[in-house]
Amino acid sequence: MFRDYLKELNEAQQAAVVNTSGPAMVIAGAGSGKTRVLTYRIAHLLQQGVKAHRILALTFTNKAAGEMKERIIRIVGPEKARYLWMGTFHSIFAKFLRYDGHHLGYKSNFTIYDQDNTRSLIRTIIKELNLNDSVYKPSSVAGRISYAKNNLITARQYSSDPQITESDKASRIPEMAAIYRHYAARCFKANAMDFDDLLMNINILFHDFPAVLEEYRNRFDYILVDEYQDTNYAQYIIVHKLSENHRNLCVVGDDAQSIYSFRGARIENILNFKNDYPDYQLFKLEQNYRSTQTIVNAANSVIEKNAGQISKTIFSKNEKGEKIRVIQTTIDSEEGSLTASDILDTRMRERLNWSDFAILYRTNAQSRIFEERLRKRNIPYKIYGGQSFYERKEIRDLIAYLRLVVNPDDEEALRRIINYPRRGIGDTTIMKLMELARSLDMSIWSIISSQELSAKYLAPALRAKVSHFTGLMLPVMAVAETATAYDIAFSMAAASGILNELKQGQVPEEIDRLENVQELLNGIKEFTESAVTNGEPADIATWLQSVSLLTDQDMEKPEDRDKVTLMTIHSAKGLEFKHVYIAGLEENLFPSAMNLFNPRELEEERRLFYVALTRACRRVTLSYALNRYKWGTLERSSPSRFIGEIESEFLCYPQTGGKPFGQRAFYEPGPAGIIPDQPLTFSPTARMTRLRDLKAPSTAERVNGAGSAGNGAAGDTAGRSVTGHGGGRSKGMDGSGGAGRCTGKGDSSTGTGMGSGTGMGGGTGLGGGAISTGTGNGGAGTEMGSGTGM
DNA sequence: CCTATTGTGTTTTTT
DNA sequence: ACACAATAGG
Ligand SMILES: Nc1ncnc2c1ncn2[C@@H]1O[C@H](COP(=O)(O)OP(=O)(O)OP(=O)(O)O)[C@@H](O)[C@H]1O
Repeated sequence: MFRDYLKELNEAQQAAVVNTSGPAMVIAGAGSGKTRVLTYRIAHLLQQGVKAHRILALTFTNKAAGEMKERIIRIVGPEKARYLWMGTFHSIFAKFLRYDGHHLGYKSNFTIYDQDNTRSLIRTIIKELNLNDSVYKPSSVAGRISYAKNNLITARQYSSDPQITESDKASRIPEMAAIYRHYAARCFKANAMDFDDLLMNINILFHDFPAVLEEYRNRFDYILVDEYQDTNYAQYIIVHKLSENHRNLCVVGDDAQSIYSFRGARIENILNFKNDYPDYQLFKLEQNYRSTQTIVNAANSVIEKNAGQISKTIFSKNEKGEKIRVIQTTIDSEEGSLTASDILDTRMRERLNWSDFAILYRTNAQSRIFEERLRKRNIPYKIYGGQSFYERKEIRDLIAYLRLVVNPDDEEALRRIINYPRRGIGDTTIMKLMELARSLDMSIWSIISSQELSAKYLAPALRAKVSHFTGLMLPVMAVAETATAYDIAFSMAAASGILNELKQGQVPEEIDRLENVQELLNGIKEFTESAVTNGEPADIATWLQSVSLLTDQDMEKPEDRDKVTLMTIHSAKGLEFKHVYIAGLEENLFPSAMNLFNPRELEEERRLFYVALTRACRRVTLSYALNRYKWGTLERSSPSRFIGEIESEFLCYPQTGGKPFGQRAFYEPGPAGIIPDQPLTFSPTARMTRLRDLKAPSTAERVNGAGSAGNGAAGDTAGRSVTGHGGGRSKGMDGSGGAGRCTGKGDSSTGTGMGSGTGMGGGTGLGGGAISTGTGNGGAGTEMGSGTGM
């Protein structure tokens, strides 16, 4: 039973794990085991006899929390770990607010508005205030409100702060404060909180109700925060208030990986720690166990370009490994094809799992091409981000019904489904109802569900339609608290007419929708059953709560385990993969055009690149396309400056035989700048260029093989992806080995490589040729590539 | 009130 | 390219 878990840590890590009392900060580069330290520290606390429910650990995703908990269980066993408080800030504090939100006037059944709800509410408010929505763009208004909330500025404070109102005036958005006030009031009346409210309201609660704060303070003896560099001001205050008595606060982070400033994250939270806790212990971890030396050193050479870093050493004792490959393609679809075939080849050659591969990109929009190309080759993949299951129309519709059942004042939900399926209650009517509700200071539901009020205010025809609607809702609402989630969901799906409506569907996509709804119902059924067996609450409100705070990664299905991962770099934070492809390394895409002109934002893009590079254990492949479809039109692009920021000794250019692409290789603005996507699509037989044929020169001198702690066990990473739940996240922290073995088969040898060169270098720059010939056979591109380079 | 059409913005990143 | 919102016409 007893496991000497301390042996699985290096000295610096051990120190950070065993010195559990007082304020502590672990600040260290990527892959140095920060998350591992946090995990073991919690295990250690439990082993020392601290009760699980006295420990609060805040992570970035719920999935990360789940994995951490599993690893803790493997060390200390399930009993001791059972009642740990672990989760995201949002999910933990939403739970607190269910209990104590009433102090602020919220009912415990409050709804959590997601981004869509928020945006649509803001849109209606803008309309109601007769403002021009091209001046007050809903998305930027939402951004501004969110920013305010993250900095604990309430609507009232916002309105009365001269500095803010002046600056809004100067930016020609003087009504911003009014929108914020209306928005806040409407959310409150709807008994709803948006994501940012969850944090801000906790702060208000703690500020205005000292007794409540005291209660929560006394509830935990140890507080731990992962990914501290990406916490915002609101989160910072919460954490500090909660730990004020015992001061057992441990935060873990890396300033070089702070990539969420757009949602309020503040690196200052790290920098200020020493001022807040002058007596704090600082732990630095310097050995990277994840990646090859090449990758670690390359990443270091990039991040050095940022000014004002906390200085850190980070080295790897793993093998030197392959160089980072730079791949140039003519067009985005070719980038997809090359990546797909390279994954295929590499997987065979190194006998890996699909889950050992990840394709990372800057924007979700880039995923499409990869999807297409991977599908064409029958490579299983999973996509995170973008539209998730819960964001599909039919799913949102049913969920809106359920939300209304739980919280009849949820105006956004009501508005969505009062006329779906069609009940003859059109937009104008809904508008009128909203106005009426506003003038009576009541929710729409409370009007239409009251005999008296609807008799008084509604025309008879409308009354009939509306009472049909209330008639189907009321019976379900009546049992909302007693019936199980599944019973509610199923009867709602039936009573609402959604099932019937979808059953009418003939087109394949309509049939898909029905299947999706059924899948949702199945999901709710599973939730219900497992809750019942575990003696946990199985009601619909609980289900809704958990579902509204899910992140993409939280809802991975078991069958997704062994698949190639496609995700944005942002969502890849904290994960690791043996092979990482970073795509779309083009100016204006990565770094994003929006962040080019501001040095601070450019530095954040660079950090993002650093995060991307350091996700890889064995090998990184960078790629870019000289032409890319953007909003339907083909646009030229040039390679990202970030490629050049990697120390050149770590790069290789397999397509040219080793030399960087010369200027000439880039696309010259030829006459007919259009190259049809056709060739790649229609000539699968054409010999595609394969990166395989272009292998990197071997740098694998096999430096003292297995990294130090080798611990044998290597298995971890590999093993996990097969059995573990982790899906994409093959981060291995459990057993020993861990990534230790990112060794790549030394023999990269074969290097057939490179060869052939012609490709780029030589020719008239591929661009030209391929493109102008275009039509005929876009083959040109391919063809030319074929034997030779490119 | 519903449907078909036009028009618009969307793509930076997410709890 | 595409989805979705605003508009017009039935
Ligand atoms: N002492 C160790 N011995 C063996 N493997 C280790 C050790 N410490 C960490 N690792 C492994 O190194 C990898 C990175 O660890 P971890 O994810 O904890 O690092 P991190 O600092 O949180 O990384 P990031 O900042 O990139 O999220 C994991 O695969 C982990 O299992």
